[in-house]
Parts: sequence; structure tokens; C-alpha cells
Amino acid sequence: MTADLGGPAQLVLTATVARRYYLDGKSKIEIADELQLSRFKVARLLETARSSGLVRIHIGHPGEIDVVLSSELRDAYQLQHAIVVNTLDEHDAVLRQQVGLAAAELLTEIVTTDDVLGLGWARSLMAMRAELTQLASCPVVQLTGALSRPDVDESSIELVRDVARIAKGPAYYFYAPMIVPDATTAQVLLRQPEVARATEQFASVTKAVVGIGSWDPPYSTVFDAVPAAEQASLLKLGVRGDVSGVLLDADGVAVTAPLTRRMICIDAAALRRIPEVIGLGYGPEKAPAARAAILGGYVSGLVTHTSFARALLAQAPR
Amino acid sequence: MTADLGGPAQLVLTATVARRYYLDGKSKIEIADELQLSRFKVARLLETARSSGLVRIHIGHPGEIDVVLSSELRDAYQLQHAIVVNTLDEHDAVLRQQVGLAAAELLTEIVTTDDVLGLGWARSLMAMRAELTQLASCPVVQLTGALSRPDVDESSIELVRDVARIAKGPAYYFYAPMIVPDATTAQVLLRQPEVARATEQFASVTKAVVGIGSWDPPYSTVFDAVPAAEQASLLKLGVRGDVSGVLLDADGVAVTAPLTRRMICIDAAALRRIPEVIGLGYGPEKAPAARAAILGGYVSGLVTHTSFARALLAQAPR
DNA sequence: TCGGCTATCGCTCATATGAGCATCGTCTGA
DNA sequence: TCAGACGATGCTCATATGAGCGATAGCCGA
Repeated sequence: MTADLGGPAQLVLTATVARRYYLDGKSKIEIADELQLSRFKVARLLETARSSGLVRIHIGHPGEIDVVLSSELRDAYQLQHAIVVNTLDEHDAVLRQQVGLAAAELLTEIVTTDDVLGLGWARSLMAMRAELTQLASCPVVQLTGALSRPDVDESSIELVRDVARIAKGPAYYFYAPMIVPDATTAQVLLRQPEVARATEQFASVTKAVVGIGSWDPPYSTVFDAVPAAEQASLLKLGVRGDVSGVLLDADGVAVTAPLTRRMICIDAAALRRIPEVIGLGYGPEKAPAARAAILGGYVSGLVTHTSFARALLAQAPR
Repeated sequence: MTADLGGPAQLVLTATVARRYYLDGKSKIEIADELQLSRFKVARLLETARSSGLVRIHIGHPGEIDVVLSSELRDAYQLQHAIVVNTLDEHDAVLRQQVGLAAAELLTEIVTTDDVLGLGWARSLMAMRAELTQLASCPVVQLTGALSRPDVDESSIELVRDVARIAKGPAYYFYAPMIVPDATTAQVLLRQPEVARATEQFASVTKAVVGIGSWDPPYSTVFDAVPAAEQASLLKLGVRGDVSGVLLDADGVAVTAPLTRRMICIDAAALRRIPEVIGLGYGPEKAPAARAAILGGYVSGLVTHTSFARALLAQAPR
């Protein structure tokens, strides 16, 4: 998925081509003539531009929020914030983008300079970052290590730094994987100065944004990163979802498993103490996991889309 | 701009078509077959989808470079290269470091073994050297004498030698000040073998990197090195900026002044003949000087930061 | 130094696409 | 009722584009 964009000159060239093609509506041949390139070169640049994420195409009306559903959801689960994006599209990438956009707008609205913002690791958070243009100046803290996936571009590691740059606030980030082979390695990593620098901030985080992962059915980056045998034993222990690396059962009770000690992330108790944790959920199959996270008190705000909200409402308590 | 999307059914149809076309990458003909539409209908739906804003195309990059601004700057001034570092920080030292880093990357990318690299003297070039780790093997030529400042450490004199070491190429450097007390001294110094060895190379330099100095407002190492009385008379002569020791007026025309004969540096004509001269500019106050250098043909590439680029674009020709 | 490997480039040719035009149905006002 | 206006549709044909191929150049290990 992530193509190499080369150095800065290459990058700017690619952007120039993309701008002329997509925004100015010129033909590839015109662009080729203008920039003294072959039309094939232009086509290839555009191809990399898209596959690398330099050019992003969004479909759907931005910011269309289903106010009725949002308010029902907020009431049903006693949430601090509930935003339901009204989308007819069930394409994962579109849902993610729209939820990301709504989350970005919510964050811009509710974060103040007195906050300390924590960020988990999820593709929806990358989508949020992509849509974020403005944020009150506040520190930004990385809550978990990274999980690389073939379908997520490498620069996602820069999530915390990017958001902090937009916020013009300090960034507490580190480069470490979310899951390591053994508990000892985790201990060693946690003692790394830059990791410790971030974890020390966990207690002062006032608002956090996390992705919601489902284990049954499996739609979770954490689940995918665990070997099949361990997946089975964790499911047997009752794990049904995860938020920011914290494993939860169907009722939202945190599950402590051998895996827990091999993860670089905020622990359940600390996550629960954060005054406001906004979960991003897309794909209605994840609704039970979101329900668990809310009931367990790990998530107090939700940004999601129509079908997800309906699924949640269908199983609302009382 | 906003076209009518019709009722909800129409909207869904348009969104479906847009999704298949832009996200799934299907051809219009395929979509037409699938949805029982004519390919013309599909094309028209896509057209409305774009003009109505249902489909939005973003060009951006999560990294350090503002690709859109870079590309616009490149177009506006017909530059060979334009790199705009996306920074919200306006602290001089930070800007210098970031511009230096981008310049180092650019140099690594565009310098080949066939090039002869010329280097001016500026603090941004020191920052560039500090970030430079890799360079095609080529000769490196010193274009100006040095100017010592209390706030610049002595080792800056080693700029050319350091870069040449990284490039593993020959270094044409000399130890001489950029400004000397009188023309005779300059003549004497220019006849020094090691100085002559460098100046003989000026004609073969193919790529050069120079700092951009502004005289009004005064942000220039050269300006600072000149006594107040002479500063005033040079300003009266029209000097508004300098690149690599060449004094320029507001339109980028080289100014010959008494000072010119007291400087050890490449002369205006020779600088102008260098096929590619990359100017480094930071601090938005210097934008008019950069504009002059570009319009005068003394600089054909620019590495700078967000606010500088915006200032330049605001006064772009035409 | 020499194959062999790989990345990059531009080509051919079949296919996809857009500009502009003709047609058709519908609406409107006399 | 009908002429005229208008929008929607699908056509022709010239042009733009993509898939796949072969040439070329740089690179690396023997």
C-alpha cells in the first residue's frame, strides 16, 4: 500500500502533478507537456500519489450528523458525547474517514488549553489526524505502542507528533511496538527514557481518543497481531474487545491475560481514570465491543455512524 | 459550484458511482454495465459528484513538507525546486534547523556524481551540514569567504570540508574572510593559491546552495558585518538583499558598490551562470529579499517554511 | 571485470473517455 | 392545441489512457 515517495523534490513533483490532475482537472498529457515528463511518468506519479495516501479521496457530505440518533445514543448509554455520522455508505474506508472527520471536529470543539490529550493507536485515529486542522494548544501523549500492518502506511507512527504539531503543544511520543515477544522485553522498553516520559503523563491525561476493537467477530488490530493459538486462549478467557490495548470481556470488565504483560500501553486502571475517553467505532460488527467498553466505564464518549448506532441502541441497557 | 444532487435516491446513486470509480478504481464503463446506466450517465454523475462536493480530493502529506504550498510556490516563481517545511514554530533556531534538514534531504536527492557543488556561507548552511549524512560523490567548492559572528561556532569554517567529506569528493576551500578592509587586500587574497584554486572552479559549479540575507529589514550576516555608515550608503544605493555575497536591489538586480571590491566571493555574473542555485530562507521578514533573488535569476530553487512561503506567494509576480 | 538482477523508462496498441451534437420528452404560455 | 424552450439522454469520433512489453542503465556479488 505504501509506495515510496522518494526525497522532497520527488514529493513536491508528485504533489504538483496531483494538484494539476485532480484539482485543476488537466489531462495527464497536458501535465506531461507542461512539466517535460512523459505521460507515462505522469500516470505513474499519480499512481504512487494515490497508493501512498498523498492524494486522498473522500466521498460523502462532510459533517452531516444524525442529531436524533446521536441524542438517543447519548441518552441510552449516559455518554458525555455521542456523535453519529449520517452515512449511507458501508464501505469501511469511507466510514473510517467520516468517523475520523467527525472525531476531528469534536476534538477541535472540546479540547482546551487546560487539557492533556491522550491518543491510542487505530486506523480511525489516523483518519482523524488526516482531517484535523485546528486544535487548542495542549500536550499530546501517546497511550500505546504501535502496531504495524501491511495496509497502514508507516507514517502512522507519527500520529502523536502530527497532532501535537497541529496543537502546537508538546508531544510525548515514543517508537515501540504495542506487543512484544515477552514480559521482560516489555519491562525493558518501559524503562526507556522516552517511553517513561510518556507513561509518566498517563495520570494527567484529561481527554483521550481511542479506537474500538472487536474480538468476536474479529475486527481488531490487536487481535490480528496475536498468533492464532493465543487468540483462542484469550477468547476462552472471555476477551471480546479492546480499547487502547486494554482487553475487555463482554460486560466491559478488563481481562488480565499473559498478553497484558507483553503490551506497551496504558493499563486498565489508568485508562478508566481518564475523565473523558472518546471511542471511535465503525463497522456495525464492532457494536458489542463498544457496548462493553461503555458499560465498563472505559469509554465515555463515542463517535460512530448510523448502522453502528442502531446496533448499539438495539442492545441498550433497560 | 454546488450542483444539485437531487433527492436521496439520486444522492445514493451518485455516491455509489463515485465510490466504485474513485475508491474501487473501476472504469466508468464497468460501472455503467453493473448499474444498468449508460457510460455517459455515469460520467455525468461523477461530474456532479465532484462539483457538488460529494467527492472531495485532498492532497496532503502527514510529514514535514507542505506539498501543496511547495507546489504552488514552485509554479508561482517557476522554480526548479521548492520545498516548504510545514512548521508552526516561528523560533529562528528551529526554523533554521528544519530548513537545514529539508535542504540536506534535497541535496542528497538531487546531487549526482556529475555535479560540482558550490556552497555559500550562512547559518542555514551550517544547519544543513549538520543534517547531511549522505551525498553523491562530487567536488565541493567554497563560494565565499567566511564571516565570523559571536553566535556562530568556529567550526563553521569547516563547512566545505565537512560536506566534501560526506560526499567523499575533493574540497576546494580556503581560509579567508568574506569582507576585508580594502580592495587591495582583497586582490592579494584572491591571488593566494588556495583561494585561486577555489575561484577557478566557480565556472564549473553546477549546483549551489546559498543563504538569503535581507537588508531591509536587516537580517543578514553581511549587513551585520558592515559599519553603520556604510550600511546606510548601501541602502541608499538600493541594496535590499544578498546571496552568497552578491548584493541585490529590490528587483533582484545586482548592485555594484565599493563594498563589492572588498569582498572575497563569487561575482554576480558567475553566480547567475550556475545552472541551479538553491536558496535557503527562513524568517518571513526575508521574503522580499528571496523574491528579489529569484526574479533576478540568482536563485532557482528555494527551501523555506510555511510563513515564508505564504509571504512570497502573496507578492508573486503576475 | 563480468554476468545477472532489478528498477526505470518509453513504446505499441487496444480500450476508455470527453466534447459536442442530435434526439426525445416535458413543460409552459399564448 | 401547439410552438418554442429546456433539460436529459445517448450518439459519433477524436483524443486520452492503461496494460503489458522490451530497452536501457545502474548495481551487486562472484
